[in-house]
Amino acid sequence: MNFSLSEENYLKTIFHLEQHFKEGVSTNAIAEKLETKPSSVTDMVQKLAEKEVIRYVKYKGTTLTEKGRKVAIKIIRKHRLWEVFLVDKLDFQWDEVHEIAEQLEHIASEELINRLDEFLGFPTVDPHGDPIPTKEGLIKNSQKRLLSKLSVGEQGICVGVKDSESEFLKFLDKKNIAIGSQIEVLSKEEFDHSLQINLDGKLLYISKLISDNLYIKLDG
Amino acid sequence: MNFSLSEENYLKTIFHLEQHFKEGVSTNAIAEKLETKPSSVTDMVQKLAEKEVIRYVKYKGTTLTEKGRKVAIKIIRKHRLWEVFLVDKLDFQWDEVHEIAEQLEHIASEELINRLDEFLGFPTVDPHGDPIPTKEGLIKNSQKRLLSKLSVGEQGICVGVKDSESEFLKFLDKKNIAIGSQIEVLSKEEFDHSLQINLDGKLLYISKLISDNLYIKLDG
DNA sequence: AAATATTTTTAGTTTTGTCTAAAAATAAAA
DNA sequence: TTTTATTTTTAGACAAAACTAAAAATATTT
Ligand SMILES: [Mn+2]
Ligand SMILES: [Mn+2]
Ligand SMILES: [Mn+2]
Ligand SMILES: [Mn+2]
Repeated sequence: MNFSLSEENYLKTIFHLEQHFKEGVSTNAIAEKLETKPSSVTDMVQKLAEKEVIRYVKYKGTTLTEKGRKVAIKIIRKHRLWEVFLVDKLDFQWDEVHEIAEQLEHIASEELINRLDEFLGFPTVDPHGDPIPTKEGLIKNSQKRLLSKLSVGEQGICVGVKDSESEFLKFLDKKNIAIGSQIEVLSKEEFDHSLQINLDGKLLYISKLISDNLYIKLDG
Repeated sequence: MNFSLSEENYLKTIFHLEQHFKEGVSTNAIAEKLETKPSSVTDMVQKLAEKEVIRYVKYKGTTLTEKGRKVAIKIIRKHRLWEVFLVDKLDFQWDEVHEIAEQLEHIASEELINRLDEFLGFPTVDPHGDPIPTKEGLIKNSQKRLLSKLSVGEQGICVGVKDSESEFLKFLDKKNIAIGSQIEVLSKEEFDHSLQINLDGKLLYISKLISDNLYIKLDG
């Protein structure tokens, strides 16, 4: 079965949102992620339910079927492999690749993506630390964790931010925190959950607001 | 100005067809190349004329404006660079890449294509011997010529076929003519325009039907 | 529980790109 | 130069994917 660019974007979005919804994914949540109107989402989910890639119950939200899950994972695999290509081979920065990968993920060719995978040396994670699904559709649990979730003594490298607001990124620049920075948790303050960390050999204090927005990929 | 996937395919097709039309490109010719109906072509060329990328005179055919030519050349540049990538980096065969490049040519990012160009070592021709337009939009004259147009004594390597019908390709296999074969014209028969050639060191006779369908890239 | 607010769906349009059928223009043949 | 054939355009329809406005269902307050 074939899917349009639009259908693929819906399936991928529903897959991502399912991780944050206990029951079905809400119509409004999909609309917001795709920057479209809820009424458009209703139309589309009805069509996708017809195609049996999602289960849709009026007013109750949607969930992917096994078939839909497989389609979504294939798109995510393509997205992340292309991101690796852009960063590793074409020297793009981690924050420049998303928009382009958003287009490349829709190129249809099994052969292409498997050869790309091989060309890249079968990478297991993308430039943001997210796991790359295998050809068979298996996804390893993400290696990256929020800095705020690390225990004292754990260390790793900074691989991304949760919400990449411009203000926040400027703050990171000022503090010399960048993608690739080595970070070790030295101690935690119980009262306000602030952290004392070792950043590339230098001592630094970090508030909870910050540690809640920084992703760390653990060493090893 | 932005162009849809469909508009881009029309512009590229008109560019290619202009090389074979003295006046404007006919509606039917476009329809045949794009495997669509003439009425659909009329609709589209009227829209493209509005956008001032083509000149269109009712019943007289269409020609690209300078603006349209630039857009077409950019798409062709992308198409051919991606073909080089597929063959040189991902080890595809020359005859397997067209369909995939047909999709990749529509990925929108100047930065991407210029970095890809650099990554590939600024190639000047694609796997079929066709010239790759520069970033500035310049196209070198194609190095490849039909075998039938070569003079006695000229030599080069086989880089492609004009019409890749399965029957013809099978014939080439039987005669050991392949992409990469070294070919030298030894003599021409005036009567039926058949050729005596040196194919990778072996003597071979070739009819006009064959020499009219084989592209040779001259040495040097 | 009733009133109010929010979410979701329906109904009716719009745009893009395609199609079929029929009419009009142009080209070729008689 | 008529007649016939071919090419091209118009008119009207359709499917995909979006939208607005309004109705219906669900959730939250009072
Ligand atoms: Mn996308
Ligand atoms: Mn990513
Ligand atoms: Mn194309
Ligand atoms: Mn080519």
